[in-house]
Amino acid sequence: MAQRFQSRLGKPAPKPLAIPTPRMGTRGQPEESRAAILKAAGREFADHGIAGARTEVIAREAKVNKALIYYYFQDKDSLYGAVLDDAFSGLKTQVFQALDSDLPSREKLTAYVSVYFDFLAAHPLYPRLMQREMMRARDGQSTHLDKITKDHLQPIFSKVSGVLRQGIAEGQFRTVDPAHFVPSMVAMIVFYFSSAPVIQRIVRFDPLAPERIVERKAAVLDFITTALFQPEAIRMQPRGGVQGGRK
Amino acid sequence: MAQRFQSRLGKPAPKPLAIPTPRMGTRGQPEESRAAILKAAGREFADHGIAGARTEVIAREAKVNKALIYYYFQDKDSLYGAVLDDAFSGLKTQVFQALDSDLPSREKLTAYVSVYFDFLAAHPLYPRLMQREMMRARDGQSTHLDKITKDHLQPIFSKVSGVLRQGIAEGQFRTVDPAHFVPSMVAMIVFYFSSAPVIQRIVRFDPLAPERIVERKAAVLDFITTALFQPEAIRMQPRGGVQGGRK
DNA sequence: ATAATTTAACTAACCAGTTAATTAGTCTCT
DNA sequence: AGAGACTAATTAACTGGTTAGTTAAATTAT
Repeated sequence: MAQRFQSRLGKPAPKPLAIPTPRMGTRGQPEESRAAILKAAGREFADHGIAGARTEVIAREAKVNKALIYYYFQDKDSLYGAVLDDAFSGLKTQVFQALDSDLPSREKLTAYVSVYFDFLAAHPLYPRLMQREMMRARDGQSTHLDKITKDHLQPIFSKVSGVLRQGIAEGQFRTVDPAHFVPSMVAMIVFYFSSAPVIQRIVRFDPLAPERIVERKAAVLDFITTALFQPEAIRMQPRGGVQGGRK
Repeated sequence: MAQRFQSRLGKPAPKPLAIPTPRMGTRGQPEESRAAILKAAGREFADHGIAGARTEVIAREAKVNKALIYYYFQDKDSLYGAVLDDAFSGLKTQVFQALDSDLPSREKLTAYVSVYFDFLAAHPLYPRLMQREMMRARDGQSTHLDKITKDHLQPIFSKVSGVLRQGIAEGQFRTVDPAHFVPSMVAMIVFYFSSAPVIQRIVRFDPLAPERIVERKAAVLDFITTALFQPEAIRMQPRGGVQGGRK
């Protein structure tokens, strides 16, 4: 029963770093197989969600035997976890580069949006994957969501909030509540990609065509900066103004 | 095999209109049972998606025998279709009231956003349901998505686009591309609700608490109007300007 | 009696996960 | 340099639990 146990659990996330020694006592390409599984799984999970995904389809797509999935990953759920971690940690890395730069508030904010956008544009699977996971809930389930939030989303949110608060303090930004403004920005960035299927049916073009993506990015940046940046004229009003919106 | 066929297919969406005659030759509450199933199904599908939903759970939740689901609906998939149609047609009805009013451009636009927002706030299940369905794709699958788009989303989009174009022509709105601006508005409205699970973990409060929802609505309206409405000063520039966004 | 509504119990398919065997590299030892 | 020993990588075939969907009988208002 627990015969292969060590060989399965004994795989502490093989480093994708350069491997000079072609590995001892082995056939084929272990790293390649693992990567192929992860990639195919990403596609399948993005398309059908965790419950709808079929391990057999993943295996077929990865050109690998189904059992190999269980050789590299405990089970379907932890494979899903691995895919998610891949996606979100990539996002965090990218976005942090923008947020840790020493640009002034306005530029840092647009850099954040730009990098976030480009990351999703470069990884067409991720938006749907992310949106799927963001909806998971009912009470306090989903270990994955807990982990992702703690490891990636919470840190990103903190930094972006910081940028917003600073920009507001400097009089560069209008007075907005980060708890609402950050989700709004993310919404515009993510929604277009995750909802591409509907958008495609409504407008006549392919929303993911390169030229449309360029358009979209410009539209998002325009939207956000127009809504956030303080018009030059009014700059430097004493803080304390309440956020707009008719009651 | 196709024995119950007529009784199942012979249910052409029983009108929820007043039924004076308590129906002949029957026990219990047919309409109530059907409604209970639909409601429970909505919850289950919103939580777990079509593949993750369990018919047995739906039956239990609706306090009904599982077979009754198949008495009222062909199968799981068409039950899902019924739930979706319910949700989207409700949205369309509400939103059309705003869009068909004879308010001026600015007020019509804010009325649209307001009604859309209120509808989602009043039906906590729908945002996740909608978002789920909007992501469904891979090629041209999903009969549901085709139907929903054609019956509900496309018409809504056309009207909102019209309002935008009119407002732009009048010099009331900045020059924006409806194909991007409409999705952006929808994004901000829907995303907050559909992503409530994550938001809850990131900020400390419950994003669906009534006072937060009021806040959110104000923030969304502020965001959109600030980004869209032409500042009073500049009004009435000859059309032809290209949409903003630094290249 | 008749027909609409409801149910307990069943079935057939599907699918995540397992098993035991197989293949092919590398590492001695001679 | 070649015969085995050893081990990592891979697979075909199976298993058992789950679950969508069925059936035939029961219930009850008219």
